[in-house]
Amino acid sequence: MAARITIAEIAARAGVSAPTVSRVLNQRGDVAADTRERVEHLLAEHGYRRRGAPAPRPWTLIDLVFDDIDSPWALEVLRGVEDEAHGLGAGTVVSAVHGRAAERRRWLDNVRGRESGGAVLVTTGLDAALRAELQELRIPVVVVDPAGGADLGLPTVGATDWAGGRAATQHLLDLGHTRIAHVAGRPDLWCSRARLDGYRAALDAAGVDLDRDLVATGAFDYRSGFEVTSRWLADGAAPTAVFAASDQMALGVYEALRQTGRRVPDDVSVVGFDDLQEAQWSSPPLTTVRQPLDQMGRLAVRTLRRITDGEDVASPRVELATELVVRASTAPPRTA
Amino acid sequence: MAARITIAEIAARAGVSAPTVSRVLNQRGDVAADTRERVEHLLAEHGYRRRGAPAPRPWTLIDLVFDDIDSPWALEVLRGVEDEAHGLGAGTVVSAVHGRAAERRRWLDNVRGRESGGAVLVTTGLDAALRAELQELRIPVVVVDPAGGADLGLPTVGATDWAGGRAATQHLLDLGHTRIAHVAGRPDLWCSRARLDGYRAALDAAGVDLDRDLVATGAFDYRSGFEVTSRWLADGAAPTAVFAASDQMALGVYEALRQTGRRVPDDVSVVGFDDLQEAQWSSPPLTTVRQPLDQMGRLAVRTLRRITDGEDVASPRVELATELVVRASTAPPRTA
DNA sequence: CTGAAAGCGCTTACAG
DNA sequence: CTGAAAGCGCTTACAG
Repeated sequence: MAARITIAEIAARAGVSAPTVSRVLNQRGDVAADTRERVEHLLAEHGYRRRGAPAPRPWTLIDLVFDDIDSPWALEVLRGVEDEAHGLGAGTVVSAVHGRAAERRRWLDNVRGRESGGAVLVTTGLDAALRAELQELRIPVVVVDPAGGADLGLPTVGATDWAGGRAATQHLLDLGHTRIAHVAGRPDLWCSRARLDGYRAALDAAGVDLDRDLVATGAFDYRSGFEVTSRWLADGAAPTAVFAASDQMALGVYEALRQTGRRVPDDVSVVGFDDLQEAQWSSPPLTTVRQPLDQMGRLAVRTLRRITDGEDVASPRVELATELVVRASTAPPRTA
Repeated sequence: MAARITIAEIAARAGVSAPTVSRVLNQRGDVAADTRERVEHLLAEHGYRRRGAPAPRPWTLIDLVFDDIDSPWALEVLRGVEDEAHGLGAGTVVSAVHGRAAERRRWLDNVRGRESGGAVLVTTGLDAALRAELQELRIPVVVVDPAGGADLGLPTVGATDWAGGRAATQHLLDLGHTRIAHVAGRPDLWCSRARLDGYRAALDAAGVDLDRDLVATGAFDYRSGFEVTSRWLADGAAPTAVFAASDQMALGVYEALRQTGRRVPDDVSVVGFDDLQEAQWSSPPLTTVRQPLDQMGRLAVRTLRRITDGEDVASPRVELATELVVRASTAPPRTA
């Protein structure tokens, strides 16, 4: 291995004495700003490390960052990330930044105080500022199912949302439904748009006209699924099937139907999206589009590892396949 | 602060020269076994640190260890732990050891390669061997809702399981039920026994005879709730209410009732235990006994912190209060 | 704000 | 397997 660079060598390059470099290293105040900057730059450039300090063991830890840990969604990603990292001998540091700048800063401060082999971001609040700060920390970053929008040039892992939306809708069409409602997800996320477009594409291909009254926007959560469906029922929109863009919204749909005395799937069929564990545990078990969240987490970790190893990460965005999982919440419409 | 102990001082105490101590420190082979042992002991005793190495920042990280991350249960604990630790400036390293010795060893190896401010264990596989290894690492340990059994002398955080079991049963009695079944939890965990005893105590106090056919043992998971209930219904046991020792089992109860055409709560009332988020999202929303899992996680972190700060941890076991949360899955029995 | 000199802590190369 | 001596890397105390 290359001999470690010493303070004396840095001093020579910077045209100062060794004590001056030492002062910069030890954060003493009595150094001219421009001298300090020059020295710090050289220190960073040559990867200076104090003599006693052992070279930091790489990949002792990786970071997994969520906006919030309150969704079962997060659990599935965590399980994949933890297991893959564990297999590589790394621990997984989990953080929730709640989309707040102060929390984000606190996380960054924490990372600075230790080593991190890389960060898997599962956050919709990814902007250029955060990107710059991460770059400064020099740790690899991979994004799981991001808001998209601005292409930040980071490797991302997603799922085939459009194909999933199409498959869910096609399943309902195949059962004989034509009045198929859609509860879309948060409009600021690309994945919502892709699922909606898949829904439309399936209807188009089947020659079924889109009824705009049967498309409403939710926020991916239980409450919005409940509210949107309650409104439809109150307005007499009467869909025979509902495709919700998340399992949690689908469970809200269930409850709205139950409260009005309707049965799933006898009166209305319901399809979700995600295949959280909740989908198996609902009554009836939910037909849904499986998004391999754990696999997405695993792939994100492997990608971090490949970046660390200096391999080329071929594609900036990888989409893992979604898959329709048919359970007991879908059936032919009553009138068929 | 006390001046750092030097190699020279250790050497003097050990009756050897400084170079010998240096050799021990750098893992060189050419040191007599007894000399090495004597020196290593002194090194550890005086907390020797190399000159360059900055004193490790305490509380940069804490550890949270599960058997498995697959339960929503884990998510609630994680949320509390992460938030409390984050507030104290610490990151949370999450590990799943799957009850396997090899995974446990891997985790311990990982901890050895970094600093840890302490470990919160949410594991049923806590034995004397693990206890000894943790002691060697010299990090504080707190256990959340442990299997109990052997008292390992570690601070633990639990919930008032007995009171919770009693409250759930009393609620059903108050509604007029007398044929109240109980799906108990894993018999190897004390919390299961406590909930069962609470159930019995409530029946006793109300003068209702316990029907042994209406008590069955589950494994806390969805499947066992489903199976136990299906068996009851097939056997004609016909309870008018079921108290399940976990929310996940309660959801299994729901499904068994649905598959036999019974409605909750019209035909059978159901009460769970935990108050996972799933309890709010089920149809109908589940009446359950809230166990403040997030608060238990928070308290565990604060306890670690107090141990670190040298404060006395007064009680070896703290139980946080459970609370009955009445939703829509309970109603008076039909015949009442 | 900076450097020459002294000195501390640790390691290395050599000798036995 | 161990130590006396030399020397390296870094910091400290002083001077300007």
